[in-house]
Amino acid sequence: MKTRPLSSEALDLVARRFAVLAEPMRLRLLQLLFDGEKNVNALVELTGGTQANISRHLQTLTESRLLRRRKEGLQVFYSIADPTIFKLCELVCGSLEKEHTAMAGVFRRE
Amino acid sequence: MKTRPLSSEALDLVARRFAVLAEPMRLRLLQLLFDGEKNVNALVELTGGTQANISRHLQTLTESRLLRRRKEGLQVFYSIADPTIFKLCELVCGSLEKEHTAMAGVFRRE
DNA sequence: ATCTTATATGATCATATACGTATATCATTG
DNA sequence: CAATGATATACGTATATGATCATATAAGAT
Repeated sequence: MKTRPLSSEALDLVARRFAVLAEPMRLRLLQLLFDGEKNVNALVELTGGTQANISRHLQTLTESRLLRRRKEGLQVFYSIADPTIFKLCELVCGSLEKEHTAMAGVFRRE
Repeated sequence: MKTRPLSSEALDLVARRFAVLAEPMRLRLLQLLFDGEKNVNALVELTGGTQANISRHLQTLTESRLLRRRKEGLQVFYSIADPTIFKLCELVCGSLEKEHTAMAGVFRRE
């Protein structure tokens, strides 16, 4: 895998994408949307967050094109727009899990 | 892919991992280490950053177990410890690239 | 037009963190 | 035991961003 170095602008974009994913509440929202679209109110209730806060996070996720927005009457429905987040989260979770078991083994005596 | 919801603590860990990756300079360092281990001074020169700043970023990356630290005399060599970053960066870059070309196409007339 | 409901936004405050300067630690050499 | 060289850390400052409260917008109902 011989990749030429990314430009400074490209690195900024990649960093920005990671930053969007670096909030537990946003990860929670993404996870809740894994099994299909939901409206804001549903997400507010499922997360227990305030309406204002959830709305802002949804905005952040939509601006970065991870979510899609669909307006229907009074309600707004959000859904996953970028399927790579599935793999992304899977990768990170797998890596962390591995680390965790490895850490646990450090002090184990046999 | 039926995944049960992650616990709040797990979400914090995942968010933390993403946060570590959310800095352009750290991404730059990771990228420079893609083709093998380097010592701090080399990384300082290659990035043009200050020694203090690079050292701190390397610490952050090592604490999160993305890098491995090897001390040899006066020098300290860092190298990639978690191979999932390759795929992680690949995924994000691919997704962003796709978006970019899609965005470019929005205003294209044929 | 007024009222209600669902969602978005402005203002503010608190917290986190990146950066630079200066200094400390640690290993090597004389 | 200095003195030197490579790396790490303490501290201050500037900036970014998350949470909350209050309010605004927008769409539908009366």
